[in-house]
Amino acid sequence: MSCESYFMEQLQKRGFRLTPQREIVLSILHQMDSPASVEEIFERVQAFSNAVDISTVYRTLDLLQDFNLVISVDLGESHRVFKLVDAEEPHLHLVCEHCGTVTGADIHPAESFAATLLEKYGFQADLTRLNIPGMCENCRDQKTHSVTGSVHKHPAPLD
Amino acid sequence: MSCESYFMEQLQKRGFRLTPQREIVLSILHQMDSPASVEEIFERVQAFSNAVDISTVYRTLDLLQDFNLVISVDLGESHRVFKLVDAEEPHLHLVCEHCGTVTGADIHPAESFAATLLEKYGFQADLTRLNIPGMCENCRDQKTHSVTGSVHKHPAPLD
DNA sequence: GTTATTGCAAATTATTTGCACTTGG
DNA sequence: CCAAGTGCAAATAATTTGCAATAAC
Repeated sequence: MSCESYFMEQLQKRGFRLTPQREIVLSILHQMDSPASVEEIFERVQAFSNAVDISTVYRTLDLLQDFNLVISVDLGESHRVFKLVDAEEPHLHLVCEHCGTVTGADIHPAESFAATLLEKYGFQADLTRLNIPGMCENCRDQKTHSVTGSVHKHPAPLD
Repeated sequence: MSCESYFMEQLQKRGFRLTPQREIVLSILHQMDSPASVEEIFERVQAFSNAVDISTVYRTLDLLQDFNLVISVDLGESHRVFKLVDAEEPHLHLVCEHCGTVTGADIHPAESFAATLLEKYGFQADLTRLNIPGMCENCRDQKTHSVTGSVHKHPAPLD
């Protein structure tokens, strides 16, 4: 993947520097097959060098986002994950609200839907940022029937 | 709307108490025509009584969510908004990434899309929680051509 | 009266920032 | 060499929690 070299090129072009920290973060992101939280990324970064600070990870992720090499996906509950942009094929994210898994999905079926939104509401949807909440196959299998709603921790039992 | 009475009923049924604070929060939510942040809700609550604490607002919103009277919508960037559930007609949220406006949209056009997801990935989408990022009509008019991407604050100019 | 609920203040969590020191170009 | 970048520690911001006082039922 030319992602690394593209990054270096962009860095130099804009007068940024190529530091080992930035290389580590980028290579970690390459290893990841699924989106990862800052926490997860930071852990793996530390396996390379425990001197790297988490603030540097944040800063590098910001930079990578500016370069459109990385996107962040907001899973709610202040759970943000990052992943390398799939330059060839952008896709949606199916976010399982039960197990937290994020699955990539073909963007095409959403396109006619997006067209409808544009037509009816003048709203230009950005499908590459679209996260679809719901329940994945595994979790559905496990709990074929169950309340989708909140599983909260309130004191009083119902009736 | 029977929402108030439903709430009271549910409270009593489960041994919760009907407090003025809870009534205020609920009535504020009724006044809101669009989803509101905790901050906004809190401000309006204080107009009624500045003795009400923000933690009580949080707690009440949690409770209302447990009762499925309120849903929270995550707009990313740790911007959460709350709104009363539209019992009759659930709808999607079109979230303008430019001005932050949230517009309700008909859920039907999304249904065939959801069916595809179920078929292809076994993923059961929860359309009532679906937020669609993009750009609303107004913002599109204003900046007919513009970079959708990040408008960041990095030092070095390109080239 | 008893127990849920509140206000308050302190704790938590995720992220950002100021700054002196370090280092890449 | 010298500005960009880093580590660190402190600052923010949003939300949660422990607890004694209060109020609903």
